[in-house]
Amino acid sequence: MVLAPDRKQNHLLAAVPSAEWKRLLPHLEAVDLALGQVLYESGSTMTHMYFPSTAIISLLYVMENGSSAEIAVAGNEGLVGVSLFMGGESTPSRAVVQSAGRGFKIEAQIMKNEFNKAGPVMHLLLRYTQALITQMAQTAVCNRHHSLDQQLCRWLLLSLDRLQGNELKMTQELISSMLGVRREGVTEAALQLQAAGLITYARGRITVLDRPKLEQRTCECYAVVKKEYDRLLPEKLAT
Amino acid sequence: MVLAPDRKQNHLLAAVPSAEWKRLLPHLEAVDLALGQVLYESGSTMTHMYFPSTAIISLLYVMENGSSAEIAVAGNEGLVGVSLFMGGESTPSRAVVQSAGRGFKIEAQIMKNEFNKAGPVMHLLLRYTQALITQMAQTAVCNRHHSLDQQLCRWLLLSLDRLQGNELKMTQELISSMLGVRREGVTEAALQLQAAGLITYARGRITVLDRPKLEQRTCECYAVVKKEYDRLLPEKLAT
DNA sequence: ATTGCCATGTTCGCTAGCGTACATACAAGG
DNA sequence: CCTTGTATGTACGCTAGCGAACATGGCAAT
Repeated sequence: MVLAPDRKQNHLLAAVPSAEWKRLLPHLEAVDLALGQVLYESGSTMTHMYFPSTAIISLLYVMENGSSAEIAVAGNEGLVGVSLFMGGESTPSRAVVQSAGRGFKIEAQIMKNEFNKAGPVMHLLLRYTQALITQMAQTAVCNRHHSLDQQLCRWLLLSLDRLQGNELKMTQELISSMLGVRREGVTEAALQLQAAGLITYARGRITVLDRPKLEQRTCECYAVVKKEYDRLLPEKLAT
Repeated sequence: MVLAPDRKQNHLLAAVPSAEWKRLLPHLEAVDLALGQVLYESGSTMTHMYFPSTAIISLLYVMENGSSAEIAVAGNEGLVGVSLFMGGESTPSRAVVQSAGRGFKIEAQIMKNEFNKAGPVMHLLLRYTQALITQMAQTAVCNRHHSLDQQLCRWLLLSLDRLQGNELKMTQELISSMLGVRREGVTEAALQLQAAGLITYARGRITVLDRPKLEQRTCECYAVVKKEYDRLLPEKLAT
């Protein structure tokens, strides 16, 4: 039923002032994003930028030997394709749909033109990029110092923040490839969380029962990143 | 003897076109950067940007419990203070001088003004920022998957790339806090490298004897980042 | 109802790196 | 020359997470 994209579904689009919005609107296209769909392959030239609404996109680095690690995540608070306006056109990482849903897509050149006007859209995108940088930096720290258990909590929270409701469709196998750990490790950690009553799950359907305890159990990394997103992209932008 | 800063010492400054350079030059100040000096504290507002020439700066995240991890490194190929023009003014990480030397400093507002002209300087800085993003992303991957041994090689190479000569002044203690590992772990790894004839060292003075073998021994992360820096900031910029 | 697949659970031996404690040894200054 | 601090080496038990192999059990298609 939504013919014109409802930009309220993506915080960045929602924050674009109306003059700029008028320019962009005709070029935005609502798209379905299927689980596992690859938006960009490592090193390939990007033709579009994506603004997820209900979908979640994972930025992954896939190693030569096939194992992988998640670098960062983008959902309705952000976008995929930062390197377009940063000037590189590509990155060594891959963008994969981690949670199916919808989003908006726009041609690269259109956004680049808008960006190069050096107006509010540029500043908005740059602030988002800084938030993304913080997320990546904290991922590095977390990978270095924190336990699988804590990282799983963090990961669940990151996903939860980008979804409506408290349920995620996500197999442990998938989670393990995002975290860059063994599937068995995720099983063990998930069992503990379930035993502690924080989550319950079955066959690719995880329900979070006690979010506060999840936040308590994760490492500081989650809060650091959250705080930085809130600071750089305050809600009032969305008014 | 250098009264006017010799900008050739920093690749980014060297790549600034002459019109813009004329505007910046009067505001650049050559400074000594002492080992351990903190250029920014986590969360503090940045008043200056730094362009290292012979110094190397480490971007560190220090955790609540005091342990730390290096997020990225900047030397004569880059700058410190990206968040200034990204719009955030601060970051949750700390910038510390990892290798003493010299560099240039400039007032934040001057660079912001230049950046906001949306000319060549802006594009240059953004391309550098993308390279930095790649470095951070790869640090996350490396922390996840690679051995201390490989990471030490990578770290040595990163430092070597930013120095003249093949000697680094750097204690194992310091390296361990950068890598976010135990000092003893670094000792063990360094012993192996020495036994293999790749390096030799004594009391804070490490000499690299066989760089090619170091590159061979490290993980793919080093090459990925190097390639991306070369792609985004080609030498011809410096002409 | 049967079959087969796929998500999850379980086990076992193994290794890297940790935390702790202590030993050596070089270098600079009295 | 001797002391003291700092850099490096060594040792030991411990734990998290790995790799591999296999067990269980629900769901779906026929």
